Amino acid sequence: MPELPEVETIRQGIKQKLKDKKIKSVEVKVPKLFIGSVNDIIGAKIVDAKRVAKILEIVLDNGHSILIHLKMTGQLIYKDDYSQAVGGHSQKVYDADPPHAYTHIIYQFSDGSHLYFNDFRKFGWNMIIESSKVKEILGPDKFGPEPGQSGFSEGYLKNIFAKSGKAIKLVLMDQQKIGGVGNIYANDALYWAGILPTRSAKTLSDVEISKLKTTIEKVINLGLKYGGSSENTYVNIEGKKGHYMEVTAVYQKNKDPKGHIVKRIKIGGRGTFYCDICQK
DNA sequence: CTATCTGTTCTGAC
DNA sequence: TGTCAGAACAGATA
Repeated sequence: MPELPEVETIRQGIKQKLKDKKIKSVEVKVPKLFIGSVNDIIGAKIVDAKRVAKILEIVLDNGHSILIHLKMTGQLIYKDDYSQAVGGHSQKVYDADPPHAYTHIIYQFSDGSHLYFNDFRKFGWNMIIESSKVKEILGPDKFGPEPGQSGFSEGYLKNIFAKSGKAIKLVLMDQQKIGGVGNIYANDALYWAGILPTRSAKTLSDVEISKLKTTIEKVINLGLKYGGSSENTYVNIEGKKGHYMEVTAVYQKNKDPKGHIVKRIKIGGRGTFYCDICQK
């Protein structure tokens, strides 16, 4: 489900809700989605929540971390005695209060609260790993700089674009080159920058690269402000929907903000939305 | 009923 | 080594 803003919204929720909680037990209903040993985290306390691109790291006080990738349709829902986790999920399969048929992993804390990992398509995963080894999976050789970070500079973009003859949209979504940008935000950023998603990355002018850098950061920040998107299954840790979809420019729209017809094609097998009047 | 769609990313074939 | 279709999965939609 999520791209950078969605995962970041969840990270903030985890940090706020789960800090200092002690893991009492873990129930793994679908072993395939859980990598590592439950025994490594039982009794450990949660001290921090971090994020690299679209992957969450829950840091424990015993030298281990839980890495979580939600892929297309994963959810993390926190529930305690005082909160009911059902938000207005638009996806019918998630209407029930967890745990339900699509709850695959349940973390129970010593105060009786729970964290539920739901994923009806089972693409996502949880991984227990030594915190010192996290960089082997999430290191800078695996994930490029993220919008908002200092490494995400005009010079850097110029460099990676010049080396790629691929469609600019594919480069934006390449996690090794740029961290955290997925389909929704790539479509919107290109729209606001007035650049066709099919353009070869190396044909972008300096002015276009500068503009694109700005619009990528703009849509990511807008996503953060609106608490993520919620077209299908996205909900934050309390089960509430985000609102970014209310302000997307072209993603899954018929008309752009100016009333032009939005064209729809496929790039790299992904739905691609653009306006051939506004984007050149 | 059939075909095609879905916010991700990994693998295997060439 | 780069690129690309297909895979992993399950449902919604037309």
